[in-house]
Amino acid sequence: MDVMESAYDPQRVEAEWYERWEAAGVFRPEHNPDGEPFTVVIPPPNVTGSLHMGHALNHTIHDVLVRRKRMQGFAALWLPGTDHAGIATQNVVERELAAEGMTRHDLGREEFVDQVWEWKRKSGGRITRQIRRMGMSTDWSRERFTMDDGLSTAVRRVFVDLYDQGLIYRGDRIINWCPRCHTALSEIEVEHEEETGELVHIRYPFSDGSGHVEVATTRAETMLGDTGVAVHPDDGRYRDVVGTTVTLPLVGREIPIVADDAVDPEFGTGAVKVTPAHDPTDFEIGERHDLESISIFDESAVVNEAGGRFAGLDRYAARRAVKEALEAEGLLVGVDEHTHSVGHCYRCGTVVEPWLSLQWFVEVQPLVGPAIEAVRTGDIRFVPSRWENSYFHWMENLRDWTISRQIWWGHRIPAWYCDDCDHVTVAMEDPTECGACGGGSLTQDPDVLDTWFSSALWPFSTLGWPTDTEDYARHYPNDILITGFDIIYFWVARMIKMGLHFPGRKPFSDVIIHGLVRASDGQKMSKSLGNVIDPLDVAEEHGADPLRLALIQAAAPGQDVPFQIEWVEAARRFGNKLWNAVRFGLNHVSDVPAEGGYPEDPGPEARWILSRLAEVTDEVDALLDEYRFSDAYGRLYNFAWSEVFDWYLELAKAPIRDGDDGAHAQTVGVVLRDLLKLFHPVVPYVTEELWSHLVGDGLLAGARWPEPPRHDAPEGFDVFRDLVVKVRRFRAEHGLSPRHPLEIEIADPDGVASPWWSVQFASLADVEPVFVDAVPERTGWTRLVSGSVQAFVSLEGIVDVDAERERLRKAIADVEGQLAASQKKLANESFTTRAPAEIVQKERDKLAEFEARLDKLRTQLDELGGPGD
RNA sequence: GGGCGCUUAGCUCAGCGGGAGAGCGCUGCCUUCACACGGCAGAGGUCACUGGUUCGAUCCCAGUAGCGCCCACCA
Repeated sequence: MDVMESAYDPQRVEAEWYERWEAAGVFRPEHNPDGEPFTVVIPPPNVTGSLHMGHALNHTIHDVLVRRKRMQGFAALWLPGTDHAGIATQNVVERELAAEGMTRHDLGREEFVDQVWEWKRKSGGRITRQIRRMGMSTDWSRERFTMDDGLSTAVRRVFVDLYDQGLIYRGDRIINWCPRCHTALSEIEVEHEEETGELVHIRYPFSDGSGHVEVATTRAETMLGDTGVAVHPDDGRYRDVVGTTVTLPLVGREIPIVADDAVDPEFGTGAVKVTPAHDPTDFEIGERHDLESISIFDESAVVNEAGGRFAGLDRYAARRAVKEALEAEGLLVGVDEHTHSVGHCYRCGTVVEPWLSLQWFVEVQPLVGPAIEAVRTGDIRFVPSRWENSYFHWMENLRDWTISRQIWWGHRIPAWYCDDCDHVTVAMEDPTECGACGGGSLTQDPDVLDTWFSSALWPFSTLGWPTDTEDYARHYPNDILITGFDIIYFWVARMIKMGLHFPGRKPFSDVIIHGLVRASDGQKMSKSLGNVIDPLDVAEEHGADPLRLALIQAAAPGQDVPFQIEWVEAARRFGNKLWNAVRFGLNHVSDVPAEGGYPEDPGPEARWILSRLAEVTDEVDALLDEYRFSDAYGRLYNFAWSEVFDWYLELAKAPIRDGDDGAHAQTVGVVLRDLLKLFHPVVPYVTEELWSHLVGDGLLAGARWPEPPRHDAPEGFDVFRDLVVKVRRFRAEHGLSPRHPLEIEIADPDGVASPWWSVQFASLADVEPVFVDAVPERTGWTRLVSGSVQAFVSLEGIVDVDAERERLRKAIADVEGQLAASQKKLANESFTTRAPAEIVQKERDKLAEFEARLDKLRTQLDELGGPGD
């Protein structure tokens, strides 16, 4: 006999199965060579990263879907990989260099990039090891990295094609610049936060000395780069000064007053200083009025020579100095407190600077239409669908995408400039001569591409595109995409655009959006708050399976999950329960087959649990098909615990022990086996371990999803169960211990509570009932009623009659209340005429039942006699 | 300024047009031969508020309040 420890030990159970699964190749789609493909790609975590709770939730959802599909016979592929995470990774390596007092410039580009690769070789495996530790069924033979040769080819193909199509261009634009990372950022890489700042009012004197105009700014230092003042064209206050000039204080530049619709006459004085090089709106005003753009900052946001005597000060020092200087000249009118939103770099938190510079852009408009259409028509579906609105809104207001980054780690832009004629060559192969003049002196653009450029290609680049590989043919489009709402814009929207434009087909059909895992108090987990819980720590202490089950049960569609360790503890206790249920099973059955094996002729109890198993399997399947994971596994959890363990296993004990086995041992075996299968997608380790004991044939990870046979539930089981509960409650209410002997006679005129159950009744209620035909006429007995069945309990020597009277009065009051409600409802004519017939009938049945029950309870109270009646 | 979400048992959250649910916590009883990481029986909710639709609303609609998130060229 197979020996099992009496307690579930997650650490021990989770030690070895992963290697066995991998060695057996079950995670590869080839495991089901004839199956229909089912494909999902992991949202590639940053190669610098470490697994956090968000990954744990995201990956668990993936694994539940993928493992189930695999068990259903699909050629399931979950493709894993990592993202090179340009800025983030470069920052990590630069920090290491800084610790040695060096910068990347000390190394030079080539050596620095080599060093990042070295770092990646050394540390990049951490997160993939963590994914394995969590039991995720990813196909590691197909692991990809966004800077692999193949993916780099895809990136280059896309860049070259978009360039040739005129959808990638280079130009001077105001972009968001991080003065710490020294690179451009796209719009969505800037995080805006409301901050209390200042609104500085400044006088700009008219050049002819006839007075001044007052402007207001939150960034006084930018006045050093002002090249104009703008007012609204219809603003009567300034009608006469439009076209004249003011003299810029501290600088002395004569700058024009222009009229422009972008000015809000209601704000401040209605006159705005214009700094085209350092504000996007001002840039546009400048373009319209042909104003000069004067950049006053260097790449670190330190004032440059254009700032005259302020040169060398960083932006904040310059702000103070400029204000002081203005004050000294009597041109500072005042400073008000002012709340406005300030942009920060999403990688390092530094306040970003709008900066005029030469960058590469993707013109997104031509890509947007089909991407909107695909979701509009339902070809691509968001779950929950409310995210579609955000998607539409974002797509409809998209501006061109800044794709160049002034860092070294990433896909280098495949553009070469001719040193002789300035012609730009963009090509798949590194050119050796200029496409225009034939000159041999070419310089490659130093910039690399936005990390998200390569992520956008992930659903097809990972499968071999642009080469027409077997994997690409078989697994593109992917079926689903699972991610948090926080990267819908960064990633999902761009994959849809690129997928539709390049492979020419949608990248996936269903986009499943889940919430964020938060701290138990609902706050975001963050290092600065010190409330981060590491999933690996949880896995070490409580097990990966319990963590997975806890996350799945907590994750209602699209809702955030406040993480509570108590859920994990509860999930571990469930594992222990399952463990011991199988241990019980092993005492009585052996050779449980991997499939089938359902008893041909089950008795009523077995038929009951088998009918429930079939029903619950159907419900779980339906819920999982709708991606309602928490509902599905909540349902299954309750079924397993409160029906299989608490009732069926208890019911089966007596007949098995008495040798009057019937089909019980067999049923126990198959029901437990099917539970292992149903639970396997969420808790793969413990179910695999238990499978090895109970079934021992092959791997559960490669087994077939259950399809239990349909049975009609035997009549009267609920009546029987209710009666057992009432007997137990009777004892509890009278302060009797659970096994206190009772003398009971059961009248079952309709034969509902089959005498076959007498053994069960004895076993579960700890009494030996006598079945009687007629309702006995006795005093000193009370009755417990369930449907048409009545159990007469002798009160002799065991019960305080007053207590029993009290119990009955409570029961009567309770039923009277329900009865009254029911009567009222049925007395309402509009209810009986308008409500569906079945609802009305149900109500009538209820009423009849209440009346019968009340009648019996009253009779009983009479039988007890005594005061007050 | 626009949009979205949340408000249900002491706590954290599911549910969602026809008799209020889970986990944890709480009360009482029980070391019964799978499990004390357990069993049995309980207590505990005017389902934020106000209107409306409906035979019927925790669930649909409108509004109010509080909390949270996203978006917006908020000089």
